[in-house]
Amino acid sequence: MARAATTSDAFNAIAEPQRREILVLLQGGERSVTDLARDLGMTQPQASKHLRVLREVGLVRVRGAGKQRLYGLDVRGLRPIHEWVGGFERFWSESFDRLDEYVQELKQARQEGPHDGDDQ
Amino acid sequence: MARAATTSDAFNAIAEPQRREILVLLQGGERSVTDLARDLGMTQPQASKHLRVLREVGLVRVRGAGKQRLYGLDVRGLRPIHEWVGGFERFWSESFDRLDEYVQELKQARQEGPHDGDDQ
DNA sequence: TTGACACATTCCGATATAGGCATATAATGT
DNA sequence: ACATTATATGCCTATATCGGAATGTGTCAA
Repeated sequence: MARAATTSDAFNAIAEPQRREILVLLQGGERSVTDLARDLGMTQPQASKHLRVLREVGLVRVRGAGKQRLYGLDVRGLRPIHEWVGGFERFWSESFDRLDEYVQELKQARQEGPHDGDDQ
Repeated sequence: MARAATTSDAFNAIAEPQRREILVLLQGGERSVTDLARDLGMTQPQASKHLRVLREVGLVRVRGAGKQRLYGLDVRGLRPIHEWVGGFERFWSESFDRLDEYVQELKQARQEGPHDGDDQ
């Protein structure tokens, strides 16, 4: 088998950096395809394809406005990701604590004076 | 071009559901490869490959223990994801935002003393 | 050394991607 | 009807994936 489709999941959809940039830009409000393509330095077909993926996973919605198509955020699709990552929140503080411990150890080592073989 | 490597990014690494399951399981503490494979219903080589990806992006660390290799979480790699998704928090739910605003208004109103027309 | 166990790595095949480019569709104005 | 603008889609190639099976590497014990 190959990798799961980019359209199978919000996780897969946002794995692509340009699609994340699109979503960030859309935080400022609805945008047309050409606008997005220009501001992100990509071609119009690229933007259209990325937007198609984002739409298929429900991260953006479209609205016809004359000959333009305005894309806007539909952030509900990001909730699964936020919830999944949020399940690890309590471990971050632990690693921060460990970072603190490490810093303390460094300070202490510096006070005790340099040893041989301390680097690498 | 093809899709970005799964090892290029934490975003790409966790796009795979089985790798997310591994990380969730590791919340309970260090685990051996065979343990993970058995509990997640995958073969040992599959587990090894997924763990390699997770290790290359810095989401897990290994520790040799006899003939076993114990894998443990290194959640610092998840921070970029949490921060990115967190940037959308205020868009998730208008009702949540309004609830927050409402709470803020309540606090402020309590300090200033009750007025007419503070709601809506 | 041999055997047993835990784990990593390889080769294979099928599949889906992202980019580039051309072209099709759609809506508007004249 | 036609031209113009905005967007979508199709074709192509190179590449990286995941799964499966086999095999390689490493560690311990007798």
